[in-house]
Amino acid sequence: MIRAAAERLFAQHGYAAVSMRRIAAEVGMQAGALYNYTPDKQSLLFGMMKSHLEELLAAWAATPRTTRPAEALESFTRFHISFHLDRPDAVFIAYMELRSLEPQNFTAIETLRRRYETELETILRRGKATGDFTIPDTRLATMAVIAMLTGVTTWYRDDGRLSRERVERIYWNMVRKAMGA
Amino acid sequence: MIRAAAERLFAQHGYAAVSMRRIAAEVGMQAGALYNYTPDKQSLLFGMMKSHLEELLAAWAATPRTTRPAEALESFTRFHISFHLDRPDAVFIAYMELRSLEPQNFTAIETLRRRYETELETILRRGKATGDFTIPDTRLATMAVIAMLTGVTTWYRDDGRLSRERVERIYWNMVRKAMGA
DNA sequence: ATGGTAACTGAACACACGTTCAGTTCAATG
DNA sequence: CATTGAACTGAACGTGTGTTCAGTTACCAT
Repeated sequence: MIRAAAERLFAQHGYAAVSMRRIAAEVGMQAGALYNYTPDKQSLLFGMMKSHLEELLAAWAATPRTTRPAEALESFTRFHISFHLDRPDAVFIAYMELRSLEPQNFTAIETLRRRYETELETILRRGKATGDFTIPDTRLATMAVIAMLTGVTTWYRDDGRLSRERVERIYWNMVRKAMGA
Repeated sequence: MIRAAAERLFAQHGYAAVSMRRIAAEVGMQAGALYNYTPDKQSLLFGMMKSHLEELLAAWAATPRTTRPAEALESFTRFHISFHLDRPDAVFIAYMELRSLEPQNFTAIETLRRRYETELETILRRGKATGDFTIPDTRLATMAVIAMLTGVTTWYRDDGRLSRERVERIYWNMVRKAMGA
């Protein structure tokens, strides 16, 4: 409840621009009452980012594995778009508020984010090894695909011109071609 | 001088998290003296974002036109990467601090940003018309390419593993393939 | 030397910040 | 009905915020 309200506000105005009083007002309390739920403001941010990334990793881990590289990449592409479109606020915060994290919290989040990137990187490396993908630099391809896919959250609207399925399909085609598969 | 300092600080900590006193300290003044150079904090942000986008549009306008769609796209790809890598702070701010802009300032910046996107969209539309590109949805392809290219700024380091030329070449190849050219 | 002016200081303004805490409320338990 | 305890209020804490402005400084043209 509180976390959900904070997430909405952080995504909209940014962590630094949202006061504890504003969050409290959003859930109909006084600011002091929030401290029954969180030790401080920073923990509120860290908690939501950590949960988001852990859910991301768990959801991907629960996605069926496939052997063929192209299938794995399609699976990842569709998973990434779908998961991120369901959580636009959390995604926004996870990518934008890294600099609002205190050093040790930042490190923890970076580790999780890196772990997720490695999932894609592994798929690409295998596909490169089997000759399914034509990519001169695996790490660079990883970053390119993630940036491209995450970008969907900046413009996609549920009531927009294109359905999710159509967006997923078109992006998968672009990713596939870009990786030379 | 002041704008440069503010740009650095905004990029690093975010607009809301940087105080006028902090900016003043960075340039060796008291906070009050800043108001000889800017009417207020918001103008400082708006000014740097506007300048950045105007320079972006001007620089692209000054780039030689080419007739063949694939050449135009290569030109845009390399231009975008090169221009953005030269101004990592300005890029970061232009993409991250949109929400810190007051409504009318936001509108002005969005207009400029949209104008730049249209440059790419035009290239893609022409290439699609001539059959040089195979893209089911032009607008979506535009967003995908911009997201992918801008993503470079999040990981590229001048002293890193890959030279700019190599990064540009690899990205151009991915973009080309993704557009079916 | 003198007057003018642009740059800057340092203090102040009203307000907002994150956080703490003594006290109040109120539903559940005995 | 009395007691407990969690949830919450409302005020306060020290500090920081953007912005203003009467003064001081330092330099430049006369």
